[in-house]
Amino acid sequence: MAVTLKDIAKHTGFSITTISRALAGYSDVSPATRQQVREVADQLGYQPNLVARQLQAQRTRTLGMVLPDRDRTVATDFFSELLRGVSDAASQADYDVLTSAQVYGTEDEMRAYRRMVGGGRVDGIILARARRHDPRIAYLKAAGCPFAVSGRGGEGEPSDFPHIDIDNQAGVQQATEHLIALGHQYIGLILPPEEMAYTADRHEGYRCALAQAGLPYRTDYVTHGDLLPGGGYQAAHTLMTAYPTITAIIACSDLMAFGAMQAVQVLGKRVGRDIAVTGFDDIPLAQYANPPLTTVHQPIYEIGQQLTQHLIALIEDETVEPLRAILPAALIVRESSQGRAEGQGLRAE
Amino acid sequence: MAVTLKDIAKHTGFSITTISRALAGYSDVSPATRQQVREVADQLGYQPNLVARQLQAQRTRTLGMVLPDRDRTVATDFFSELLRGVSDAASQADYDVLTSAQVYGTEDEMRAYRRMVGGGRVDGIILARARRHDPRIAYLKAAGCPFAVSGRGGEGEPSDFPHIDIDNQAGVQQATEHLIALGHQYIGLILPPEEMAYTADRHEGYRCALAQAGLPYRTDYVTHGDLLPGGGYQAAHTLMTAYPTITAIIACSDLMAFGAMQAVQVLGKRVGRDIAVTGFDDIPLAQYANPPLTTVHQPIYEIGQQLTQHLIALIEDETVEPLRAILPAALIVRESSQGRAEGQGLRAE
DNA sequence: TTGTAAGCGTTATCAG
DNA sequence: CTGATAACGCTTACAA
Repeated sequence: MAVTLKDIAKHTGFSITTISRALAGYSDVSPATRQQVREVADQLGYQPNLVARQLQAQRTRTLGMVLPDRDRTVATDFFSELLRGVSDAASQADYDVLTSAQVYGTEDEMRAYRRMVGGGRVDGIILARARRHDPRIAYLKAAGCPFAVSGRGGEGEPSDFPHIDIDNQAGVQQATEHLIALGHQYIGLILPPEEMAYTADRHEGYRCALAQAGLPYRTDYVTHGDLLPGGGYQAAHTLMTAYPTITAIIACSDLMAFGAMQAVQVLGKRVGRDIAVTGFDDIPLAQYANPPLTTVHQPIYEIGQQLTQHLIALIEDETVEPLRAILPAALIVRESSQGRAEGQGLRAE
Repeated sequence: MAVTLKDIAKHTGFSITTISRALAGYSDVSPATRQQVREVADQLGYQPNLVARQLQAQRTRTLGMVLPDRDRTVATDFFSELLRGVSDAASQADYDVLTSAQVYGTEDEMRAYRRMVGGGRVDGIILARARRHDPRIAYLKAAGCPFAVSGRGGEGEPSDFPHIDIDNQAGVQQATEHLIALGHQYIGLILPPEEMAYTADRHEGYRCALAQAGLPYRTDYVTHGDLLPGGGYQAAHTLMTAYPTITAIIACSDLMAFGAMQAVQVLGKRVGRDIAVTGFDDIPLAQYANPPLTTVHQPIYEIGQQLTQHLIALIEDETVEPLRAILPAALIVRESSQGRAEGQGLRAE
């Protein structure tokens, strides 16, 4: 069906070998031949068969990325931003990206990786959102497959692999300090699920800020959400009804913050004026929230790009210096945290 | 490096062929042999080389999907929902999904397709968001590559290819009728860019609803946006400052609706009470907007799934009945359109 | 029941 | 400068 080297060979009378070299621009083909071969190739609409090339080169020029699974859809928006970065950087280096859905459960998740890596379909993997004791990382190391991770290992684990993360602790700490500076003393915290690698760091940032301000740390004010709006809604609702003194809520993803803001409204309070809400990620929609969301910025697209560039360098040349980047966190202050409440939960100024 | 059939052959003493057949579960291998081969394969950690299989089978079990390009990031959220649907359905059928960034400009866009299809990397393509006179569709037809499209051809063009779309005209018509029923007479419309295939239909839905209600149609109230929040903001802002009589705005994507709502607020009005706003798509965040967004629902995830299932059927068996699905549109009424204004722009009731 | 041989489309090695 | 030949890892007639 498709035009192959053999077809061009037939049309020109040259051997397949010569065709291959002429097209590759090798110097040891006569200009006349090269010229002719190119013309015929164009005319026939020749397109090299990439699969055959992959087999022969034992390299695929393809990067793998496993999509987060359906139910636990981890921050869709975060993910698609990351994918954009990865995809753009990959295509600039002439690489393709193979995505694979991870179907429910850890067993299947690993199967997706085994298929990609063990099946020789990819030269490297971009791993989104490291978890604690991440089995995927263990596998990739054991398999000797190059990979790069957004996020680092959990507390106490060695992060001895290429990764980019932002300073999670500093991020939440800044958010907390910001709220404290505005006079808030009773601040709820909605953490990501336990198993995420960065959860402990964010928790710590919250604790530090409170301690430094001389405010008490209460476990009751801390809960977990599934990173999605629904989880944020529930967590915030629970928190606020159980502890009416709370005047501020820190949600550890923008999506949860959206849910939290809705909970605030449903409970008859106003975001910003009565209850301050902050998020994490700074997804594109954050600034279009109502009120616009105060949040910790993550350069997601750029992280995807850089991870990819590094990964490709790693694949093509073993000797690159290790990537261990912890980007500074930047709090973007918008209106969801502004406008002081005058309730009993606030400090006098 | 990786374990191949040859390795198992060496370890067991059988020929490569026998190994291959034993592993494939062919009936013409003795149970004992099969048993032994399987054991050794397991023990060695054999994983079939998928690339080699692809080459030999002349099939890749891979579907291609080109991501919308960077600047004109068409409704990120729509896209990632679709990708989820495609990806899940694909992996259930043991297919992979190859994504490719379309770098700037139409030339490069086509290059991405040529690479995937011509290079033999995929067996079929999922096309997101058909455009008018879509060059991609023309190419795929010419190349004889199976494909399935979300959205159909433009007005007057034949939609003689597998596609799923929703009833765009009915969708906007319902939204318009809803607003009219609430008493609105001066309704702004923010359309998608001209080149989108469905733009004309949505425009028509708006016109029909007005006509049926005996309301005048004014071109001035109609404008275009880039489908992103920023575009919605600008369009709404322009519309409202130029025509203060406007009391309702229909945005043709939820993302634009988010922007439009912000414009309303910036102009000192309240969404729902002063100015009604409706969107299109019903992305997951729509219900978490403030106020929750009235919008036309699209089952994006399911569309992705169905397109994929159909495409795979098409690839594996040429004889499937053509897919020409136009799903009914469903308006989801939430608060962004509720709460009647008492301004001069409204009908008495 | 098992093995030999050919082929998928490409590139690399090595003669001529 | 050009052309056989082999190889990448797998499947599948066809023989034995």
